[in-house]
Parts: sequence; C-alpha cells; structure tokens
Amino acid sequence: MLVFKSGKGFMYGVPTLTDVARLAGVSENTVSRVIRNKGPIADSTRTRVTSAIEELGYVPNRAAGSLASSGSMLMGVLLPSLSNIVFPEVLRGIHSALASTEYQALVGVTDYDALTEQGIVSSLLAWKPAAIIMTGFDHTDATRRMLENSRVRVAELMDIDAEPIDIAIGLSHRKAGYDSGRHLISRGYRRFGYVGHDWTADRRARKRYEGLCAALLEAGLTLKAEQRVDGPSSTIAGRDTLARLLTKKPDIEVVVFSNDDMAVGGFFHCLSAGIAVKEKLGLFGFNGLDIGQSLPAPLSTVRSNRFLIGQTAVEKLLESSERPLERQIVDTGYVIIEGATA
Amino acid sequence: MLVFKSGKGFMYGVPTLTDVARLAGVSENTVSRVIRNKGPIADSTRTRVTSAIEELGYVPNRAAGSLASSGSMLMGVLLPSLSNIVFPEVLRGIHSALASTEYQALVGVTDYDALTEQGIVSSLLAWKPAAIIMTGFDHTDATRRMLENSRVRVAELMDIDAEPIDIAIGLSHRKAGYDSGRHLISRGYRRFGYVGHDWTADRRARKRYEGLCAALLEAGLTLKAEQRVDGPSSTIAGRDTLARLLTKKPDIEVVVFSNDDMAVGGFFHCLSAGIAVKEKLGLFGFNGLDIGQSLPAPLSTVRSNRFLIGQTAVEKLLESSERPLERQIVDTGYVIIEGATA
DNA sequence: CTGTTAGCGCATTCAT
DNA sequence: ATGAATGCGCTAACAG
Repeated sequence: MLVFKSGKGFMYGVPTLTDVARLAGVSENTVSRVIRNKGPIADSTRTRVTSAIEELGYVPNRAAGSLASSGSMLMGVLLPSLSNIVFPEVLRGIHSALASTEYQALVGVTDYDALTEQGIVSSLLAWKPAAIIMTGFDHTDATRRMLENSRVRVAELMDIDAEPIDIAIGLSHRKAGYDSGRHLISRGYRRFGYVGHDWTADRRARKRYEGLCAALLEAGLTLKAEQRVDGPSSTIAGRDTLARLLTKKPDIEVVVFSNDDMAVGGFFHCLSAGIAVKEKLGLFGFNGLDIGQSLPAPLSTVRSNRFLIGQTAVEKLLESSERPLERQIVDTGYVIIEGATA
Repeated sequence: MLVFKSGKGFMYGVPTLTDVARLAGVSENTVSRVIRNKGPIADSTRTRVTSAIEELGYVPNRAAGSLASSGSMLMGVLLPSLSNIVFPEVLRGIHSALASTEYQALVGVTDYDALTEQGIVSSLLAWKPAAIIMTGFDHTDATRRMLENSRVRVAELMDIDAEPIDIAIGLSHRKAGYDSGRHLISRGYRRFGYVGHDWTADRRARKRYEGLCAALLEAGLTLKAEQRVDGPSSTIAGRDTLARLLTKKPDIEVVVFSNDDMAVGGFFHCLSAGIAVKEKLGLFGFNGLDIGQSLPAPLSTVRSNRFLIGQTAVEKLLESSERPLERQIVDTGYVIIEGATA
C-alpha cells in the first residue's frame, strides 16, 4: 500500500492532486495544467509532474473536476431498448467514436416510455454531461424544458422527419418506406401485403408504412392485406404473422415487413410451408441486418446505417459545446439492397 | 426562464440547494436531509422544502454530492464488445436491475483487450463508482492493483472457472462443453466435428471446446474434424466454415459449433447444400439465442442465462458496499435445449 | 511560465 | 428537529 503525505500529514488512500504537487515540488495549479494540457508549461516541470503522477498512480477525481468546471467528460445516452439489435448497434457507433476521446457514456434505457425518459434525463443532467444523445422526437414537455434550461447539446437519433431540439441524425423513414414501395412496383409487383409489429412504441415503423402506402397510392395500388402483431418485432412474430396473413389472403405477390427481424421470420415460414420465396412470394424488410444477409437467399431490404448514426452523433456533438443557431439535420441515408427475396 | 436568488443576488441558471433552502426558509443542511431522507424532519418543513424543490425544478448536482461524500450513484460496466448479441443482453439485465434504483450505468467497451480495459477501469474509478462490473478474468496486473486499492466492489461476469477478485457470476463453460458432449454421445452420435471462431479473444469458447473434448475422450472418442475461422463469430462465418469442414471430412455425424451464431450459419449452409439436418448431420450450438429457436428446426443448443447474469450481478453488488471476506461465486447455470437439429 | 486566491454544490461533523 | 461550520479535489480567474 502506498504511503504519502496529504493535506494533513501522512495518509493511506487515494492520492490527490495536492499529493502530486507536493511530490513534484510545484503548485496544484501547475499539476492541473499539465494534466489538462492547458497553458504553457516548461518541459522540465512537465516531466517532474508526470513522473510524480506516475509514481503515485494518481488518477484525477472527475467529480471534483466536474464540480469546479461545471462540465463533465460524460455523454448521456438514452436508448429506447436493448432488445432490438438496432440500438446496440447505435451504441456501438457511439462507443467507437468515444473511444478516441476522454468521454464516457452514461447509458439509460427508456423502454419506449416518455415518462421514463424524463426521469432518466433528469438524472443524467445531474451529472452535467457534455451532451445528451436521445432517440426519436417523442419527449414530454418537461423533458424539453429541462433540456432547454440546461443548454446541453442534444442529438436526436434515427429519424429526421421532424424539427429537432438541437440536431437530428438519421434517415427519413417516410421516404425509405416510399422508396421501398417504388422499388417493388418497378420490379413488377402489384399485389402487396404488409406484416408489422406494434407501432405505438416504434413510431418509425409507422412512418415507413405510411411512405409505402403513399407510393402504392401514387401508382393506383393499395395494400391487399395487412397484419400487425401486438408487441415488439421478433423473428417468431414475423413467422407467425406472415402465416396468419397468408391464411386470410393467399394471393399476395410480395410482403413488406416492418423490419428485418420480422422478415427473417417470414422467410422461415416460407421455408417450413414450402413457399418458393421470390418466385411465389416476395419478401422485403428494413434495416439490412447481418442475419438477413446471411440467409440462403439474402434478404431484400433497406440498409439503415445504425453504426454510422451513433458515430456521427458523437462527432457532431463534439464539434462544438454550444448549440448552433440553426437546428441541424444530418441525413445518414439508406440504401436499397436488392437481395434475392424480392 | 426561471429567475431566482443565488449566492450573489439574482441569477439565471440552474438552481442549487442554496436556492431551495432560501426559498423554503430553512438551512441548506435541512434541504439536504429532506432529499436524502436522512435524519428526523418535521412534516411541515419537509412539505415546504419539497414544494420549493418542485417550484424551482431543482435537480441535485451529483458531482458535488459525489465529491462531498466520496461515493457516487454510478455503476461502472465493462463489456468486451457490443457486436456479439450476448453482451447487449447482459447489459439489458444490468439495466433492468438498475431501473428500480437511483444508480446509473457508466458503460465502457474493451474490445477484448486487457490494456484497453485497464484504461477504462482507470477512467471509471475516477468517478468513484459504487461498483464495477467486468467480463471474464483476463485483466492486467495494473488493473487488478487499481481495483484492489480502490476497494470498490467488483463483479466478474459470464464465467466461474477461476478465482474472482470479489464475486463471479455466470456458468462453468468447461462443464457446459462437457455436458454438451455427453448429451450428444447419449443420443448416439460418434463422429464429431467442431466449427469455431477465434478464441484468443473469446476464452470461454475455448473452455467449452476443452470440456467437449474431455467428454469425447472419456467415451473413447475424438473429434474427427475441426475447423476454426479467424475473427469473431458470425452467421456467415459459421456457414462458410461448416462448408469448408465438410469438404475436408464429409462423413461427420454431428457438428458442435462455438456458439449459436455459428450454428445458425451452419444451418443455412445445410439448407443451401440440401443436407438434411439431424437425419444426415446434427448441429449443436451454444447460448440459446432467439434466432436459433425461431429456425424452421429449433436449434439444439445450451441456454446460458445472459439476462439473469447481468441482473444478478447488480443485485449481488448492491447487497453490500463492502467486499465480503470470502470471494463469492454465483452459478447461474445453463440448460441443454433438445431442439430439432441434433 | 508559474503561484495565489477563491470558490464549485453538496454532505458531514458538531452544535443547539 | 434544525443550523453553522468545514472541506471534499479540483479549476479558474488573476497576479506576477
């Protein structure tokens, strides 16, 4: 165990900046400067300080730093869920961008609930984070007010079809849905079905649905059948829901799913039921998950760059600690993957 | 925008405990007590204080609290990766247990690198977290020393086949591998193949492999063929690697995969290659992922309770803020899922 | 280039 | 049941 002098004589415990200063024979302030690389420091003193830090195994107390500077090296991250693989991928992007910085991610899960989100935002704000990353645009008024008053930078991810608080990063789900429809129509499909999950939680799925319908309408078509399941998307839900849809309406040419999880499930149903995918029934998803692309027939879908969204959010937020005058929108785009299922 | 008195007259900004005290006409100390529910407070003053808090929208500054009490409501979480679905599921368990508390998760990703881990541990410790949750037993000496000196509680997750720093929560991968082998042998399989991924990063996969080999040896058998791919596990890797294995050794009866991702890929290969799963070739995985269970033929595998591991870790850590005298091991167990692929 | 002086906002003694 | 005093460890002016 290390022994060193502290404020009041010899102590066992965690060394502080004071201990480093004493050992290096400089003022606390100088040590602080060395640590933060701020202001001019003579090479000789820098060396003495760094070796003192080394010797003591000094680690700055972030709470103290944060209190003194009223700002922290924390980035608040609010995710609606960790069950849907999409959000861990966003988080991966966030961490990847954070890795080259000193920032740490303070992560909260809202469970798709605006009130839960409000509580977490309040807790996060208590740490004076450098910025907050959230998902979507559904916040309570109280949440908006807290965010407004705190003046922290805020990124709202995934969607860009609304006015952001500060900066929005993602893609237009309405447009993605629309383009999916156009794409499938151009491939000759006319009799469309839709298989989806609960969209009271997942608003973006609904926007894609609306875009799809718009494209159909424009072409003088409509959905011949649709089936939605309560609860979140999953492979099993997709499998069962497609089965149900086909029972009611067997003469569908192509099914658009609310996302890839559902579509993969649909693929499995076709496999079990002996339905020739694409020849007899086209399948189309959304997200471009690995699992879909590793199917014996790669899923036809839309790639939504989740990793990029997370990564871009961090980069954009760290560009400036002040909110820009104009609300910003970053379109990370999407790509239609032809695949082999539609 | 709120206006209120602060230390030096009227101010715009975030209200502090001082502001609350002034508004409620009590001392700061009393406000602090009300907030933390400590000590006796007259009902009348409690009401005045809470309504003052309400009125100002006061949120305690955690950094200040942490500094004053040298402890925080933070829980450090170190995950090797977010790409492997297994870890988001652990994180989900952690968050689920944290949800009913005031604690927040400070999350870092090590990328399976002990030195990266060391850096993150150091950063986390700077926040004086209540506890730290890590994965596995591979840490640098420096990491161990830091953890030792800091005296924070430490949980090491996933594995229980080693001596933990404080508490280990997970399952015996060696035993799980062994039991998988016994199970398959009892089902009549004799000609075993193995398809795996890079285990310099994923040590637990190796332990399962060793357990499997031990079971085979005990039954007078050996692996007839094995094929490992560089890099992490994935469905595509599983698909391609099984293909390669079968090219070299077509007369295998059953293939054990390093995990479900790989096994699902193997299943897809069989589908494409027209190999009758189970009749002609048995497939066996590890983890019990949803995707495996939603296959047309549910994957035969072992369920490792990831969610439970994360959840249990938090519960155990919060039981006491002091390390127990004896290092603790919590076995969350595993269950062999019969499935339909072996 | 470096030291001095003041707090940051709260929790923790100790009083009363 | 409440208040007053003190300091946690650090950063931010301001000097020099």
